[in-house]
Amino acid sequence: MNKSSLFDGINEKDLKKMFKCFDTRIIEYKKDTTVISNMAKNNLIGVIMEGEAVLVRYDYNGNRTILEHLEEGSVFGGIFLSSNFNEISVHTTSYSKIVMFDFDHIPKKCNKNCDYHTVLINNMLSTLAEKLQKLNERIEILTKKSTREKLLEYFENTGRRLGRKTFTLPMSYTDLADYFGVDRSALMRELKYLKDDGFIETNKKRITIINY
Amino acid sequence: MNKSSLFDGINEKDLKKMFKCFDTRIIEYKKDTTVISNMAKNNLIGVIMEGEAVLVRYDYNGNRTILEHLEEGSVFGGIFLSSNFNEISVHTTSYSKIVMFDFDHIPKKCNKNCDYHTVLINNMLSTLAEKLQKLNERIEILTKKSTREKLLEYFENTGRRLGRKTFTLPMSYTDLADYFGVDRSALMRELKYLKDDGFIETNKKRITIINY
DNA sequence: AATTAATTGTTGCATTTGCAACAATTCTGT
DNA sequence: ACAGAATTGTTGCAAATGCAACAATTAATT
Repeated sequence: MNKSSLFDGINEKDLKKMFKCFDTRIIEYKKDTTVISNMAKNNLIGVIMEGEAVLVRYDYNGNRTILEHLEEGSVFGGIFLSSNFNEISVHTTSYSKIVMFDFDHIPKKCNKNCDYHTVLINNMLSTLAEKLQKLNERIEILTKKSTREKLLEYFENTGRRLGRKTFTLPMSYTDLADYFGVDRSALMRELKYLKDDGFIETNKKRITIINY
Repeated sequence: MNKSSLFDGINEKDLKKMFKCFDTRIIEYKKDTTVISNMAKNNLIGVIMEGEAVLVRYDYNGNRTILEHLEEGSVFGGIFLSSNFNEISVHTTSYSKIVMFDFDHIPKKCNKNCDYHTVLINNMLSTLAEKLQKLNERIEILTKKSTREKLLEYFENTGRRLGRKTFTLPMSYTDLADYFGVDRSALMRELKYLKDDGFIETNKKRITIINY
Protein backbone atom coordinates (compact mmCIF):
# COMPACT_ATOMS: atom_id res chain seq x y z
CA MET A 1 0.00 0.00 0.00
CA ASN A 2 2.81 2.39 0.90
CA LYS A 3 3.87 3.27 -2.63
CA SER A 4 4.36 6.98 -2.22
CA SER A 5 7.84 8.40 -1.94
CA LEU A 6 6.35 10.71 0.65
CA PHE A 7 6.08 7.74 3.00
CA ASP A 8 9.32 6.06 1.95
CA GLY A 9 11.16 4.50 4.83
CA ILE A 10 8.20 4.62 7.16
CA ASN A 11 6.97 1.17 8.04
CA GLU A 12 3.36 0.09 8.06
CA LYS A 13 3.09 0.33 11.84
CA ASP A 14 4.54 3.81 12.10
CA LEU A 15 2.43 4.92 9.19
CA LYS A 16 -0.69 3.93 11.07
CA LYS A 17 0.51 5.78 14.15
CA MET A 18 1.29 8.79 12.03
CA PHE A 19 -2.09 8.81 10.34
CA LYS A 20 -3.69 8.88 13.75
CA CYS A 21 -1.41 11.61 15.06
CA PHE A 22 -2.01 13.71 11.93
CA ASP A 23 -5.76 13.35 12.11
CA THR A 24 -5.59 11.81 8.67
CA ARG A 25 -8.62 10.81 6.69
CA ILE A 26 -8.35 7.89 4.32
CA ILE A 27 -11.23 8.05 1.93
CA GLU A 28 -12.31 5.74 -0.86
CA TYR A 29 -13.78 7.28 -3.97
CA LYS A 30 -15.69 5.87 -6.88
CA LYS A 31 -14.54 6.58 -10.38
CA ASP A 32 -15.25 10.11 -11.64
CA THR A 33 -15.67 11.75 -8.28
CA THR A 34 -14.51 15.20 -7.26
CA VAL A 35 -12.17 14.74 -4.33
CA ILE A 36 -11.61 18.37 -3.47
CA SER A 37 -12.36 21.57 -5.28
CA ASN A 38 -10.92 25.01 -4.79
CA MET A 39 -7.70 23.38 -3.79
CA ALA A 40 -5.32 26.28 -4.18
CA LYS A 41 -6.94 28.00 -1.23
CA ASN A 42 -6.52 25.34 1.41
CA ASN A 43 -3.65 23.66 3.08
CA LEU A 44 -4.40 20.01 2.52
CA ILE A 45 -1.96 17.42 1.32
CA GLY A 46 -3.34 14.41 -0.47
CA VAL A 47 -1.63 11.18 -1.42
CA ILE A 48 -3.04 8.68 -3.87
CA MET A 49 -2.76 5.31 -2.17
CA GLU A 50 -4.64 3.41 -4.84
CA GLY A 51 -6.12 4.34 -8.17
CA GLU A 52 -5.70 7.30 -10.47
CA ALA A 53 -6.89 10.86 -10.66
CA VAL A 54 -6.35 14.12 -12.48
CA LEU A 55 -5.59 17.57 -11.24
CA VAL A 56 -7.81 19.88 -13.26
CA ARG A 57 -8.38 23.54 -13.63
CA TYR A 58 -11.40 25.42 -14.86
CA ASP A 59 -10.74 28.81 -16.37
CA TYR A 60 -13.20 31.68 -16.53
CA ASN A 61 -14.63 30.29 -19.79
CA GLY A 62 -15.39 27.02 -18.08
CA ASN A 63 -12.74 25.21 -20.07
CA ARG A 64 -11.21 22.27 -18.33
CA THR A 65 -7.46 21.75 -18.47
CA ILE A 66 -5.61 18.80 -17.03
CA LEU A 67 -2.67 20.13 -15.05
CA GLU A 68 -1.31 16.81 -13.91
CA HIS A 69 -2.01 13.12 -14.01
CA LEU A 70 -1.94 11.65 -10.53
CA GLU A 71 -1.12 8.01 -10.10
CA GLU A 72 -0.42 5.72 -7.20
CA GLY A 73 1.97 7.53 -4.89
CA SER A 74 1.38 10.98 -6.32
CA VAL A 75 1.15 13.85 -3.89
CA PHE A 76 -1.03 16.88 -4.43
CA GLY A 77 -2.02 19.96 -2.50
CA GLY A 78 -2.38 23.70 -2.49
CA ILE A 79 1.22 24.13 -1.48
CA PHE A 80 2.34 22.87 -4.88
CA LEU A 81 0.30 25.40 -6.80
CA SER A 82 0.23 29.03 -7.66
CA SER A 83 -2.08 30.95 -5.37
CA ASN A 84 -3.74 32.80 -8.21
CA PHE A 85 -5.08 29.65 -9.76
CA ASN A 86 -8.79 29.84 -9.19
CA GLU A 87 -10.71 26.68 -9.63
CA ILE A 88 -8.43 23.72 -9.11
CA SER A 89 -9.79 20.35 -8.19
CA VAL A 90 -8.97 16.68 -8.14
CA HIS A 91 -11.14 14.15 -9.95
CA THR A 92 -10.71 10.42 -9.74
CA THR A 93 -10.43 8.57 -13.05
CA SER A 94 -10.74 5.18 -11.38
CA TYR A 95 -11.73 3.80 -8.02
CA SER A 96 -9.27 5.40 -5.63
CA LYS A 97 -8.13 5.42 -2.07
CA ILE A 98 -6.77 8.77 -0.99
CA VAL A 99 -5.11 9.96 2.21
CA MET A 100 -5.57 13.54 3.25
CA PHE A 101 -4.11 15.56 6.06
CA ASP A 102 -3.22 19.12 6.87
CA PHE A 103 0.16 20.31 5.68
CA ASP A 104 0.68 22.14 8.97
CA HIS A 105 1.29 18.80 10.63
CA ILE A 106 4.48 18.32 8.71
CA PRO A 107 6.65 21.10 10.09
CA LYS A 108 5.00 21.04 13.51
CA LYS A 109 7.01 19.23 16.10
CA CYS A 110 4.83 16.36 17.09
CA ASN A 111 4.37 16.28 20.86
CA LYS A 112 5.07 12.55 20.87
CA ASN A 113 8.19 13.40 18.84
CA CYS A 114 7.65 10.35 16.68
CA ASP A 115 10.81 9.29 14.90
CA TYR A 116 9.03 8.81 11.58
CA HIS A 117 8.43 12.53 11.66
CA THR A 118 11.99 13.33 10.63
CA VAL A 119 11.71 10.85 7.80
CA LEU A 120 8.48 12.41 6.64
CA ILE A 121 9.99 15.88 6.58
CA ASN A 122 12.94 14.66 4.53
CA ASN A 123 10.57 12.97 2.14
CA MET A 124 8.55 16.15 1.88
CA LEU A 125 11.70 18.07 1.01
CA SER A 126 12.51 15.56 -1.72
CA THR A 127 8.97 15.61 -3.04
CA LEU A 128 9.05 19.39 -3.33
CA ALA A 129 12.46 19.27 -4.98
CA GLU A 130 11.24 16.69 -7.48
CA LYS A 131 8.27 18.84 -8.40
CA LEU A 132 10.61 21.77 -8.90
CA GLN A 133 12.74 19.71 -11.23
CA LYS A 134 9.74 18.72 -13.30
CA LEU A 135 8.49 22.28 -13.55
CA ASN A 136 11.94 23.54 -14.49
CA GLU A 137 12.18 20.94 -17.20
CA ARG A 138 8.83 21.95 -18.59
CA ILE A 139 9.73 25.64 -18.50
CA GLU A 140 12.91 24.82 -20.38
CA ILE A 141 10.77 23.31 -23.12
CA LEU A 142 8.10 25.99 -23.05
CA THR A 143 10.66 28.74 -23.60
CA LYS A 144 11.93 27.18 -26.82
CA LYS A 145 10.64 29.36 -29.59
CA SER A 146 9.65 26.75 -32.15
CA THR A 147 7.59 23.60 -31.87
CA ARG A 148 10.47 21.78 -33.55
CA GLU A 149 12.86 22.74 -30.78
CA LYS A 150 10.28 21.80 -28.17
CA LEU A 151 9.85 18.35 -29.65
CA LEU A 152 13.57 17.75 -30.01
CA GLU A 153 14.31 18.89 -26.48
CA TYR A 154 11.54 16.71 -25.13
CA PHE A 155 12.66 13.67 -27.09
CA GLU A 156 16.26 14.16 -26.03
CA ASN A 157 15.29 14.50 -22.38
CA THR A 158 13.18 11.39 -22.53
CA GLY A 159 15.86 9.46 -24.39
CA ARG A 160 18.55 10.52 -21.97
CA ARG A 161 16.44 9.64 -18.97
CA LEU A 162 15.70 6.18 -20.30
CA GLY A 163 19.17 5.70 -21.75
CA ARG A 164 17.93 4.68 -25.16
CA LYS A 165 16.98 6.14 -28.51
CA THR A 166 13.62 4.41 -28.82
CA PHE A 167 10.73 4.82 -26.46
CA THR A 168 6.98 5.04 -26.24
CA LEU A 169 5.37 8.35 -25.42
CA PRO A 170 3.88 8.28 -21.93
CA MET A 171 0.93 10.36 -23.03
CA SER A 172 -1.30 11.10 -25.97
CA TYR A 173 -0.32 13.61 -28.65
CA THR A 174 -3.25 15.67 -27.50
CA ASP A 175 -1.76 15.86 -24.03
CA LEU A 176 1.72 16.47 -25.40
CA ALA A 177 0.44 19.51 -27.29
CA ASP A 178 -1.01 20.83 -24.03
CA TYR A 179 2.25 20.15 -22.24
CA PHE A 180 4.00 22.23 -24.91
CA GLY A 181 1.33 24.89 -24.91
CA VAL A 182 0.94 24.40 -28.63
CA ASP A 183 -1.88 23.66 -31.04
CA ARG A 184 -2.29 19.94 -31.57
CA SER A 185 -2.57 20.04 -35.33
CA ALA A 186 0.53 22.23 -35.50
CA LEU A 187 2.34 19.66 -33.40
CA MET A 188 1.33 16.82 -35.69
CA ARG A 189 2.50 18.81 -38.69
CA GLU A 190 5.88 19.57 -37.17
CA LEU A 191 6.22 15.92 -36.20
CA LYS A 192 5.80 15.04 -39.84
CA TYR A 193 8.43 17.57 -40.89
CA LEU A 194 10.84 16.09 -38.33
CA LYS A 195 10.30 12.69 -39.88
CA ASP A 196 10.73 14.08 -43.41
CA ASP A 197 13.97 15.73 -42.36
CA GLY A 198 15.26 12.50 -40.85
CA PHE A 199 15.49 13.57 -37.24
CA ILE A 200 13.18 10.91 -35.94
CA GLU A 201 11.19 7.87 -36.93
CA THR A 202 7.79 7.18 -35.51
CA ASN A 203 5.37 4.34 -35.35
CA LYS A 204 2.23 5.42 -33.53
CA LYS A 205 3.51 6.55 -30.17
CA ARG A 206 6.86 4.82 -30.52
CA ILE A 207 9.61 7.37 -31.20
CA THR A 208 13.16 6.71 -32.40
CA ILE A 209 15.74 9.46 -32.37
CA ILE A 210 18.06 9.25 -35.38
CA ASN A 211 21.75 9.91 -34.76
CA TYR A 212 22.77 12.25 -37.46
CA MET B 1 22.22 41.03 7.75
CA ASN B 2 19.66 38.27 8.18
CA LYS B 3 17.35 39.27 5.36
CA SER B 4 16.65 35.87 3.88
CA SER B 5 13.36 34.17 4.56
CA LEU B 6 15.42 31.01 4.84
CA PHE B 7 16.80 32.31 8.12
CA ASP B 8 13.59 33.94 9.33
CA GLY B 9 13.06 33.53 13.04
CA ILE B 10 16.63 32.52 13.73
CA ASN B 11 18.43 35.13 15.80
CA GLU B 12 21.90 36.42 15.11
CA LYS B 13 23.47 34.27 17.78
CA ASP B 14 21.86 31.05 16.69
CA LEU B 15 22.69 31.85 13.12
CA LYS B 16 26.35 32.02 13.98
CA LYS B 17 26.14 28.73 15.82
CA MET B 18 24.36 27.21 12.88
CA PHE B 19 26.88 28.45 10.36
CA LYS B 20 29.57 26.78 12.38
CA CYS B 21 27.65 23.55 12.78
CA PHE B 22 26.86 23.46 9.06
CA ASP B 23 30.44 24.06 8.06
CA THR B 24 29.23 27.16 6.25
CA ARG B 25 31.45 29.34 4.18
CA ILE B 26 30.68 33.02 3.98
CA ILE B 27 32.50 34.44 1.02
CA GLU B 28 32.73 37.95 -0.30
CA TYR B 29 32.88 38.46 -4.02
CA LYS B 30 33.76 41.39 -6.19
CA LYS B 31 31.39 42.49 -8.88
CA ASP B 32 31.26 40.25 -11.94
CA THR B 33 32.66 37.15 -10.36
CA THR B 34 31.59 33.57 -10.99
CA VAL B 35 30.47 32.16 -7.66
CA ILE B 36 29.88 28.60 -8.71
CA SER B 37 29.64 26.93 -12.07
CA ASN B 38 28.10 23.60 -12.95
CA MET B 39 25.64 24.12 -10.19
CA ALA B 40 22.98 21.63 -11.18
CA LYS B 41 25.34 18.78 -10.37
CA ASN B 42 26.14 19.62 -6.78
CA ASN B 43 24.25 19.84 -3.58
CA LEU B 44 25.11 23.30 -2.39
CA ILE B 45 22.69 25.87 -1.09
CA GLY B 46 23.65 29.50 -1.41
CA VAL B 47 22.06 32.52 0.16
CA ILE B 48 22.76 36.09 -0.91
CA MET B 49 23.44 38.01 2.28
CA GLU B 50 24.46 41.21 0.57
CA GLY B 51 24.55 42.34 -3.04
CA GLU B 52 23.06 40.98 -6.23
CA ALA B 53 23.75 38.20 -8.67
CA VAL B 54 22.26 36.35 -11.61
CA LEU B 55 21.64 32.70 -12.19
CA VAL B 56 22.77 32.07 -15.74
CA ARG B 57 22.80 29.23 -18.15
CA TYR B 58 25.00 28.64 -21.16
CA ASP B 59 23.52 26.50 -23.88
CA TYR B 60 25.49 24.45 -26.39
CA ASN B 61 25.81 27.49 -28.66
CA GLY B 62 27.45 29.40 -25.86
CA ASN B 63 24.44 31.69 -25.54
CA ARG B 64 23.92 33.09 -22.10
CA THR B 65 20.43 33.19 -20.63
CA ILE B 66 19.51 34.71 -17.32
CA LEU B 67 17.33 32.25 -15.46
CA GLU B 68 16.81 34.30 -12.34
CA HIS B 69 17.79 37.54 -10.73
CA LEU B 70 19.11 36.95 -7.24
CA GLU B 71 18.87 39.73 -4.70
CA GLU B 72 19.45 40.05 -1.02
CA GLY B 73 17.86 37.07 0.67
CA SER B 74 17.54 34.95 -2.46
CA VAL B 75 18.33 31.29 -2.18
CA PHE B 76 19.86 29.23 -4.94
CA GLY B 77 21.14 25.72 -5.40
CA GLY B 78 21.12 22.58 -7.50
CA ILE B 79 18.06 21.34 -5.66
CA PHE B 80 15.97 24.08 -7.25
CA LEU B 81 16.94 23.15 -10.77
CA SER B 82 16.32 20.53 -13.38
CA SER B 83 19.10 17.94 -13.39
CA ASN B 84 19.46 18.06 -17.14
CA PHE B 85 20.46 21.67 -17.18
CA ASN B 86 24.09 21.62 -18.14
CA GLU B 87 26.04 24.74 -17.52
CA ILE B 88 24.40 26.70 -14.76
CA SER B 89 26.34 29.21 -12.76
CA VAL B 90 25.96 32.19 -10.50
CA HIS B 91 27.60 35.50 -11.35
CA THR B 92 27.67 38.50 -9.08
CA THR B 93 26.42 41.78 -10.56
CA SER B 94 27.64 43.80 -7.59
CA TYR B 95 29.88 43.30 -4.62
CA SER B 96 28.27 40.43 -2.73
CA LYS B 97 28.47 38.42 0.41
CA ILE B 98 27.23 34.89 -0.04
CA VAL B 99 26.69 32.04 2.40
CA MET B 100 27.12 28.51 1.15
CA PHE B 101 26.55 25.17 2.78
CA ASP B 102 25.64 21.66 1.88
CA PHE B 103 21.94 20.91 1.52
CA ASP B 104 22.43 17.58 3.30
CA HIS B 105 22.81 19.46 6.55
CA ILE B 106 19.21 20.55 6.43
CA PRO B 107 17.39 17.26 6.82
CA LYS B 108 20.15 15.69 8.91
CA LYS B 109 19.37 15.69 12.57
CA CYS B 110 22.06 17.81 14.07
CA ASN B 111 23.84 15.95 16.89
CA LYS B 112 23.57 19.04 19.05
CA ASN B 113 19.89 19.06 18.16
CA CYS B 114 19.92 22.81 17.89
CA ASP B 115 16.46 24.30 18.18
CA TYR B 116 16.98 26.62 15.24
CA HIS B 117 17.18 23.50 13.15
CA THR B 118 13.42 22.98 13.18
CA VAL B 119 12.92 26.58 12.20
CA LEU B 120 15.36 26.21 9.35
CA ILE B 121 13.57 23.16 8.01
CA ASN B 122 10.24 24.96 8.10
CA ASN B 123 11.77 27.88 6.28
CA MET B 124 13.23 25.55 3.71
CA LEU B 125 9.80 24.04 3.13
CA SER B 126 8.35 27.50 2.61
CA THR B 127 11.17 28.51 0.32
CA LEU B 128 10.61 25.48 -1.85
CA ALA B 129 6.87 26.08 -1.88
CA GLU B 130 7.40 29.70 -2.90
CA LYS B 131 9.62 28.67 -5.78
CA LEU B 132 6.96 26.21 -6.89
CA GLN B 133 4.40 28.97 -6.89
CA LYS B 134 6.57 31.19 -9.02
CA LEU B 135 7.26 28.45 -11.51
CA ASN B 136 3.60 27.53 -11.71
CA GLU B 137 2.71 31.12 -12.37
CA ARG B 138 5.28 31.33 -15.14
CA ILE B 139 4.07 28.10 -16.70
CA GLU B 140 0.56 29.46 -16.64
CA ILE B 141 1.77 32.38 -18.72
CA LEU B 142 4.02 30.36 -20.99
CA THR B 143 1.18 28.06 -21.99
CA LYS B 144 -0.95 30.94 -23.25
CA LYS B 145 -0.89 30.70 -26.99
CA SER B 146 -0.55 34.34 -27.98
CA THR B 147 1.77 37.08 -26.80
CA ARG B 148 -1.29 39.20 -26.17
CA GLU B 149 -2.71 36.68 -23.71
CA LYS B 150 0.69 36.36 -22.06
CA LEU B 151 0.93 40.08 -21.53
CA LEU B 152 -2.61 40.41 -20.23
CA GLU B 153 -2.22 37.52 -17.82
CA TYR B 154 1.05 38.92 -16.57
CA PHE B 155 -0.36 42.41 -16.11
CA GLU B 156 -3.43 41.07 -14.32
CA ASN B 157 -1.31 38.98 -11.98
CA THR B 158 0.93 41.90 -11.18
CA GLY B 159 -1.99 44.23 -10.71
CA ARG B 160 -3.81 41.79 -8.46
CA ARG B 161 -0.72 41.16 -6.38
CA LEU B 162 -0.15 44.87 -5.85
CA GLY B 163 -3.82 45.67 -5.52
CA ARG B 164 -3.73 48.47 -8.07
CA LYS B 165 -4.12 49.08 -11.78
CA THR B 166 -0.93 51.05 -12.27
CA PHE B 167 2.54 49.76 -11.60
CA THR B 168 6.11 49.82 -12.85
CA LEU B 169 7.57 46.76 -14.50
CA PRO B 170 10.13 45.15 -12.25
CA MET B 171 12.32 44.24 -15.19
CA SER B 172 13.33 45.41 -18.64
CA TYR B 173 11.25 44.60 -21.70
CA THR B 174 14.18 42.54 -22.90
CA ASP B 175 13.94 40.41 -19.78
CA LEU B 176 10.17 40.26 -19.98
CA ALA B 177 10.42 38.85 -23.48
CA ASP B 178 12.76 36.14 -22.14
CA TYR B 179 10.37 35.45 -19.30
CA PHE B 180 7.62 34.91 -21.86
CA GLY B 181 9.86 32.93 -24.18
CA VAL B 182 9.00 35.37 -26.93
CA ASP B 183 10.90 37.54 -29.38
CA ARG B 184 11.50 40.99 -27.97
CA SER B 185 10.45 42.95 -31.04
CA ALA B 186 7.29 40.87 -31.29
CA LEU B 187 6.56 41.73 -27.68
CA MET B 188 7.02 45.45 -28.33
CA ARG B 189 4.73 45.23 -31.31
CA GLU B 190 1.99 43.43 -29.37
CA LEU B 191 2.35 45.97 -26.58
CA LYS B 192 1.60 48.68 -29.10
CA TYR B 193 -1.46 46.83 -30.36
CA LEU B 194 -2.70 46.47 -26.77
CA LYS B 195 -2.40 50.23 -26.38
CA ASP B 196 -4.11 50.86 -29.70
CA ASP B 197 -6.96 48.58 -28.68
CA GLY B 198 -7.34 50.39 -25.37
CA PHE B 199 -6.44 47.55 -23.03
CA ILE B 200 -3.58 49.36 -21.39
CA GLU B 201 -1.75 52.63 -21.24
CA THR B 202 1.98 52.81 -20.92
CA ASN B 203 4.59 55.37 -20.13
CA LYS B 204 8.03 53.82 -20.34
CA LYS B 205 7.85 50.97 -17.87
CA ARG B 206 4.78 52.28 -16.11
CA ILE B 207 1.72 50.22 -17.04
CA THR B 208 -1.92 51.04 -16.41
CA ILE B 209 -4.62 48.44 -16.97
CA ILE B 210 -7.78 49.96 -18.41
CA ASN B 211 -11.07 48.70 -17.01
CA TYR B 212 -13.20 48.00 -19.99
C1' DA C 1 -20.40 -7.11 -30.85
C1' DA C 2 -22.11 -2.75 -31.59
C1' DT C 3 -22.18 2.02 -30.55
C1' DT C 4 -20.14 6.05 -28.90
C1' DA C 5 -16.32 8.69 -27.58
C1' DA C 6 -11.61 10.01 -28.03
C1' DT C 7 -7.48 10.42 -30.49
C1' DT C 8 -4.84 10.78 -34.67
C1' DG C 9 -3.75 12.52 -39.07
C1' DT C 10 -4.26 16.02 -42.69
C1' DT C 11 -5.13 20.42 -45.04
C1' DG C 12 -6.21 25.53 -46.47
C1' DC C 13 -5.93 29.85 -44.90
C1' DA C 14 -5.45 33.95 -42.03
C1' DT C 15 -2.79 35.61 -38.38
C1' DT C 16 0.96 35.82 -35.43
C1' DT C 17 5.58 35.54 -34.71
C1' DG C 18 10.57 35.40 -35.32
C1' DC C 19 14.35 37.36 -37.43
C1' DA C 20 17.24 40.99 -39.12
C1' DA C 21 18.38 45.45 -39.21
C1' DC C 22 18.47 50.04 -37.79
C1' DA C 23 17.70 54.62 -35.28
C1' DA C 24 16.60 56.66 -30.91
C1' DT C 25 16.94 56.78 -26.25
C1' DT C 26 18.56 55.73 -21.69
C1' DC C 27 21.96 53.85 -18.61
C1' DT C 28 26.92 53.15 -16.90
C1' DG C 29 31.46 53.62 -16.03
C1' DT C 30 35.39 56.49 -16.12
C1' DA D 1 30.78 65.29 -19.04
C1' DC D 2 31.68 62.01 -22.27
C1' DA D 3 31.96 57.53 -24.62
C1' DG D 4 30.41 53.15 -25.02
C1' DA D 5 27.01 49.78 -23.80
C1' DA D 6 22.48 48.39 -23.19
C1' DT D 7 17.68 48.96 -23.91
C1' DT D 8 13.77 50.62 -26.43
C1' DG D 9 11.10 51.37 -30.38
C1' DT D 10 9.99 50.36 -35.27
C1' DT D 11 9.55 48.02 -39.67
C1' DG D 12 9.52 44.57 -43.81
C1' DC D 13 9.31 40.11 -44.78
C1' DA D 14 9.44 35.11 -44.56
C1' DA D 15 8.24 31.37 -41.79
C1' DA D 16 5.71 29.20 -38.21
C1' DT D 17 1.53 28.64 -35.92
C1' DG D 18 -3.38 28.68 -34.62
C1' DC D 19 -7.82 27.73 -36.05
C1' DA D 20 -11.44 25.26 -38.26
C1' DA D 21 -13.01 21.45 -40.33
C1' DC D 22 -13.07 16.79 -41.59
C1' DA D 23 -11.96 11.67 -42.34
C1' DA D 24 -9.69 7.74 -40.35
C1' DT D 25 -8.34 5.14 -36.75
C1' DT D 26 -8.28 3.42 -32.05
C1' DA D 27 -10.17 3.03 -27.39
C1' DA D 28 -13.92 2.72 -24.20
C1' DT D 29 -18.63 1.64 -22.81
C1' DT D 30 -22.73 -0.89 -22.65
